[in-house]
Amino acid sequence: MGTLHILLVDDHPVVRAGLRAMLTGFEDFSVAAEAADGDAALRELTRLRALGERVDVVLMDLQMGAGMDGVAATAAIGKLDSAPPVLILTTYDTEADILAAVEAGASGYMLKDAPPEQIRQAVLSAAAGQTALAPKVAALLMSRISSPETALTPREVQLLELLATGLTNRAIARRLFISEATVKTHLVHIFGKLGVDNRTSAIALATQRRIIRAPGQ
Amino acid sequence: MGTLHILLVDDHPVVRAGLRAMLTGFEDFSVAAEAADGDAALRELTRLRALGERVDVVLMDLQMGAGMDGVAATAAIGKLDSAPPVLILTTYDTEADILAAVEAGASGYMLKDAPPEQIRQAVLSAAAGQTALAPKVAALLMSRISSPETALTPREVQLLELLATGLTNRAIARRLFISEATVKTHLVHIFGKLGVDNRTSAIALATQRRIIRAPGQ
DNA sequence: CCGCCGGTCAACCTTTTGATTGATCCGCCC
DNA sequence: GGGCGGATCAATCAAAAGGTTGACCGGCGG
Repeated sequence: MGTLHILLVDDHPVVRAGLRAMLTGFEDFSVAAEAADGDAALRELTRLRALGERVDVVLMDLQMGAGMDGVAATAAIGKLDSAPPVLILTTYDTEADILAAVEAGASGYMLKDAPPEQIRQAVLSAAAGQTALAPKVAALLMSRISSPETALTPREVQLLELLATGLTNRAIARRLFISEATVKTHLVHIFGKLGVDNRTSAIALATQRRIIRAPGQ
Repeated sequence: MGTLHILLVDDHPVVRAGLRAMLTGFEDFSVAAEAADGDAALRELTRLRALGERVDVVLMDLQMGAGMDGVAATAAIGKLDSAPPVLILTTYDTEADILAAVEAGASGYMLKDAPPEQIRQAVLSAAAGQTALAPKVAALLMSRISSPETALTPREVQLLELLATGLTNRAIARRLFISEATVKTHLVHIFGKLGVDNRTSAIALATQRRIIRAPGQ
């Protein structure tokens, strides 16, 4: 099927160089362009299209120091006509990260410590329109669907994330454009599912179970 | 002074590839070997020495998925006879990471998002026996020593640790055999020093600054 | 088409947390 | 030996968080 044209999006020059070296080492892989954040990624994508050049897969980091982050960029790319598949390649494997990426329309989720061959396979899968998940990620998703009664909804995970940053109920409400009453309702549900009865315990447990990242990480 | 021989230590193949590509792109830089964790780094170092090959600088990540971490490896390398300088190259710029690295004998601390030229200069400085700090890191250290009045007492740190496990004031009081009133007093002091006004923010900030371990870790 | 679930909101009440003030005790350093 | 800071405790008030009940809406699947 010819050469695969890849767009790299990562804020670390070192990581971009590494990915470029790794990918161009594979046959039929070619790095069409690179971007350091989500905004730049969109610009590159439209620029390449204007030139009539193909982009078969976008390889995207989630954490960006500045500018649009990976989730937002993934969602934005998905809105384009005949959008290329976006394969997430990141360091963290928490539920919150994974759920956000999947909701944004990512077609795969790989971890940076994966062996090169696994990454190569994931890129090929994504280009073929299939889903590619790191084994760890797949396991996590499986455990979620096998015990749905205790699984937190995406909204609840989102609440939990804001909770862990130290926001009050009122602040969370304002951030999400909902009422404080709704925040409390969500928290009661979260506490019930986690088996705790206050916010700090919820944060501790959620961090332990890798539902959310450690505060400030 | 001839070619600089560098030992790369990072658990991510992608990052190692990137660094190798970047470094070998510079004149007089050569990657002598690579290692995925601290144990492997020590093995590589002794192996190269047995072969009579030089290692002028060790480029070390702090976070390792498994095996000996960067701080331990740095300390271990420092114990060798005529040990090469260890330059830390990592993602995080938190107090505790930096202090731990410096205490372990690191001769520099750079961040992965630094431009290649800055990394090159840091490697050269380290090889010349000088200290190289990323601007961000230098700024953080300066701000810390200029404001010692915000330092937490050991007792306060202990409170903070229990706080992060999700205990209520009453539970903390029982755990420490003190009254709830005393717990409240401590918390007021902690909040004041950290510049926050509730326990979840205190946990988030303290975790961020690596004053305490992440909840449940 | 109806039921269920996720998300939203409100009222009400109890408990916990946070802020303030003021006090005692002890060890340490000048 | 007087001062200072850390740790301890108490009383009180205000604010935030937590628990309960009940309600409405929209989408999705049987």
